[in-house]
Amino acid sequence: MPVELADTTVASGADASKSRISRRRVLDAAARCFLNKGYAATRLSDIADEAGMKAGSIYYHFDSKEQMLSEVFDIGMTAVFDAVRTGVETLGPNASHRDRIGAAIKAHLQQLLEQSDYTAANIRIFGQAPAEIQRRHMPDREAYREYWRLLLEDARRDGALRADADLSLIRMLLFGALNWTVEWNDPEKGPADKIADAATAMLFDGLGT
Amino acid sequence: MPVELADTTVASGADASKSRISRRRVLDAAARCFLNKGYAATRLSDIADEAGMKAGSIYYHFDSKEQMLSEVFDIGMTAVFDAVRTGVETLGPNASHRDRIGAAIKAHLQQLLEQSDYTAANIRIFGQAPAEIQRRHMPDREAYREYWRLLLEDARRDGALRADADLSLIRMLLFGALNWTVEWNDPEKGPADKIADAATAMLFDGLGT
DNA sequence: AAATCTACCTAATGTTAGTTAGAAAATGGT
DNA sequence: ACCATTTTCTAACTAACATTAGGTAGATTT
Repeated sequence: MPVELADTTVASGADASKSRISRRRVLDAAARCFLNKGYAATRLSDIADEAGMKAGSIYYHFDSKEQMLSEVFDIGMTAVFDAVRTGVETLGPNASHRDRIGAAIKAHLQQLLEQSDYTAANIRIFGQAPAEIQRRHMPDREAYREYWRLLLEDARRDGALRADADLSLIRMLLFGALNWTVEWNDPEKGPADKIADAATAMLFDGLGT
Repeated sequence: MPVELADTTVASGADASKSRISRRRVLDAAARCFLNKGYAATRLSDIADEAGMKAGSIYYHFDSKEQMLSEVFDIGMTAVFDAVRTGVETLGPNASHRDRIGAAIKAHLQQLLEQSDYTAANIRIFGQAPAEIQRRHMPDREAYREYWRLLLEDARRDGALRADADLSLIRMLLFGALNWTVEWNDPEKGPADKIADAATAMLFDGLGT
């Protein structure tokens, strides 16, 4: 029996590492497939092909297609959230609000475009996932939004953002600008950092003359 | 036999208008379903239910599910493009660049959020549509992007936008901010105009102090 | 080296959903 | 009212696909 949750094996030398590795390989393949074709359009055989395995064998590692989706969402959200928190905290407590928000934007985009198919899949296909899975992951997403809400609100409180701005509206527009990159960005072409700088500049300075 | 392309019936008094109406009703239902559940996850019986019809009957009006998707995309793109062009041209030739771009943003958002499930479906699920359908609609989308490119480039040429801005990058960020609204906007809550104004202000002025 | 376990495979099974064929309504002109 | 045509329904048919059952080769344990 494979482990259900990560790192709960009790200890036994070299471990059940073969299983662990295969399981991850399948999940990696699932994230890529979900990201590129959507959930419903992804066949278990697609995932199996990309993982170098037969479709039936996936059930040795997972109970269902839905479970895989759920885990992909979890990992993806954890990955961005951690990356963004780390990116901001690395600046230290004296950084300007602009730098803090800029770092958050950069970390979010890097995760989305360069680091994690899990994050990209989460963002791209969440809206078309089965209703029950969406519901189950609402709290995660809410927590992430809340982190950004504080980031922006702190900035406004300290006068780094206009007092009259509708922050929840602005936040959603910003998320849109960032998240939509997954629809058009060619990972080979431009680095995420360049997009991040443009987004930060647009958010703070605008483009008017 | 129902018409294949719109308005190609040769003439016969009151016309095959019953068929025309039903066909449109089915297509409306399809656009709503595609928008809300995605293409692959939408069953013909879902569309039929919402159109007050049985699944098999759809084939009197359409050859396949793919054909319906293709028509939804077509109508949706035509709708936004027309709305945006009209919105801009209505301003007359002496309007400021900021007003022209603002009008384009407003028209795009109104279409997306209030007017057309076809446009919303186009934007939301295009990325997960079968590859061949995507390819078939690339020219349409390219033409629309080109319109916006000129809109922004003209503004920059006349000094209404910063000379150093990477316009194609900015355009994609702006599209993202606008298109992502379809993922979170509650049509009941706020009017599209309010979002449009916020987006225009962000684009030109930014939020920094 | 016998017994057991791990990680996968092959081959059903059962259901779902797109599509089709032919029968019934509905419609509209005469 | 009758007939031709249009429109919709019913009932299969089919293919695809998630899931399950049972088998197997190789590793691990006893």
